[in-house]
Amino acid sequence: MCKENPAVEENKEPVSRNFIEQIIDKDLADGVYDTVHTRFPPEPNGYLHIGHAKSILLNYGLAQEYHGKFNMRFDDTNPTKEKTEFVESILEDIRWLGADWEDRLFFASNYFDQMYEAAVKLIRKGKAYVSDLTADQIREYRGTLTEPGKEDPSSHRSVEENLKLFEEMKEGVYRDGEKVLRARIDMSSPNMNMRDPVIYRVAHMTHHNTGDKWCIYPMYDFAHPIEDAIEGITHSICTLEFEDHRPLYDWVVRELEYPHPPKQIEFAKMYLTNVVTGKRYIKKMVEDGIVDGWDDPRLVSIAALRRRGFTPESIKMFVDLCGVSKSNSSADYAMLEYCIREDLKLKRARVMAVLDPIRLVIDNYPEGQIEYLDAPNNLENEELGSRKVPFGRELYIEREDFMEEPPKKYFRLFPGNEVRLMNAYFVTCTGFEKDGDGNVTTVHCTYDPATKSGSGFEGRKVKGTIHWVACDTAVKAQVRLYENIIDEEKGVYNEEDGSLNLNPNSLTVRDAWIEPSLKDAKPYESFQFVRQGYFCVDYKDSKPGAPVFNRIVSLKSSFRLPGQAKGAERKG
RNA sequence: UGGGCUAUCGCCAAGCGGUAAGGCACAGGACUUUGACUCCUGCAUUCGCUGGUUCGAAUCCAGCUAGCCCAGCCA
Repeated sequence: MCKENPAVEENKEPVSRNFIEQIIDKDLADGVYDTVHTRFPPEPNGYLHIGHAKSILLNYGLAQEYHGKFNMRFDDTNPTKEKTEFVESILEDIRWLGADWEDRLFFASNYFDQMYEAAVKLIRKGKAYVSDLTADQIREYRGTLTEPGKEDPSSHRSVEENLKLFEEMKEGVYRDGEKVLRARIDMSSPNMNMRDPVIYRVAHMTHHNTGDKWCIYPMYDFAHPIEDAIEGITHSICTLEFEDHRPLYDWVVRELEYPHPPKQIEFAKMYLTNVVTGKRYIKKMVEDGIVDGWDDPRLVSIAALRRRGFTPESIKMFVDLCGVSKSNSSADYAMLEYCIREDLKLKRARVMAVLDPIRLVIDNYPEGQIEYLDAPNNLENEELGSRKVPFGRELYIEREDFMEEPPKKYFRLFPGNEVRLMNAYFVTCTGFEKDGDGNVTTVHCTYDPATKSGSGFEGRKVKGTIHWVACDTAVKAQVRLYENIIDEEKGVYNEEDGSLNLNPNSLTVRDAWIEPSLKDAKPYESFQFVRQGYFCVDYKDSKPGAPVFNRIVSLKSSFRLPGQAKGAERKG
């Protein structure tokens, strides 16, 4: 079909190819395979996270790139861990990510008959035997990393006896753990996986898919190559920790004599800095009430990223940016932030919201007057159109946009200084009021009608532009500002008790004033709050007419008050 | 002291014997109705270390060192 290197075929710039593409290119060129068929094979025992996204998008991306196929498959060979609820959530996440398995949704458990037959075939070939050893004994007989294992006393049973015993295992004659089927390979192999691995165990348990039909279940190392072979997978991509399993994978495929054996390729898992992906840590945080469930926006499960407002496109951009290799590495969270900013930049309306308000009174603006000003939704993308924003005598502005005694290079409001109110007029600060504690409550100014936005005024320039919301029409909304949940200053782990060093400020809740145009924003809708960041309407806590916003990511900022540490006012 | 794998800029990552791509981050500057964006500029005489082969080595060889994985009837 497609033996040419796609990069050459499509006459693109010679982009560097990752090591998996290089292997595939060679396989195609050598005629080892004439098509590419990949798969994503999760066990339905939990929620997917950003790390899985890399595997999904890698496998799906390869299938697309080589005009091949991508299968979705649940590797459900262990009923003690699997649940149907996870099947649905996993499918939802993969759909959202955009990986399309078309009509190829499979379950390993649907191949149990074939796996049973495969085991029988091994027994007939003298390559598998039923063992009477207990789990503890098997461990003892296996030897250690430095000492070879010992022969299993059951290993020389006749084929007939093994067949009978295995049949009895299937019929439910034995209790859990009483007997197992082992592959006969090499008890003295330096590779532990080859020391007569268990390939079938007894488990009297209801399976989420096959119910009570079976009481014996195949082990991963035996089942996986069979699943791949049955589906015609060419390149079976998995993570690094399975490298030592490859000889066993190849052994199974060889002994079972599949005509077009699949090839296992291992790549390094992706880690992200300052996040938590470990199931037991997340479980504990949920139990301790530190996070609001598995989709808390500070987490990086696919559901959490979706809730926070990340887009599938941004995730795809991120995994592409990270690349594929065999070296264990940890991507900088800043890369993910870059990707979501980049994706949303031209796609979302840029609106005004004041998160930490003080009042601005324009003393020379008529009392009671409301003016509807034109505001373009995105100056860099005219297709997003414009909206009307109400303006009046009293506005809310950010507390940090006014200083009584400004440092050098402070371009915002201070007595005597003129700034632009975005989409409105130039105003000059004339004074301010403080409360009993010395906090500024109100800033006074005058405006110049000639400077109206859109009027073409070019009489003079100002260095600062600030955003605002008119008091009379402003809508109050809860806004949540997130920072990394891990305290990077302290390192990820707490040396003393092995717990995580959590950032106590990972969530800040604010009552903000938003433009009236935002009042009816729908769940998952997202916006740029000018000068603040990108925000997404929370699907869980918003009510019709009362949106709650989650900050997806802040905008970058090079602004710093003297003495202020870099990044002190952004993060996340 | 068994086996497998990995080591190239703060973080990812190309490179495959012909003299260190790119991205993120960062720093400076220009522009600016977001201190954003955009645009310029800078950012590894050096590729874990030590030897060797070669006219020439990040790339080949040898020996070290460091990190990760493996002793589930988990995947």
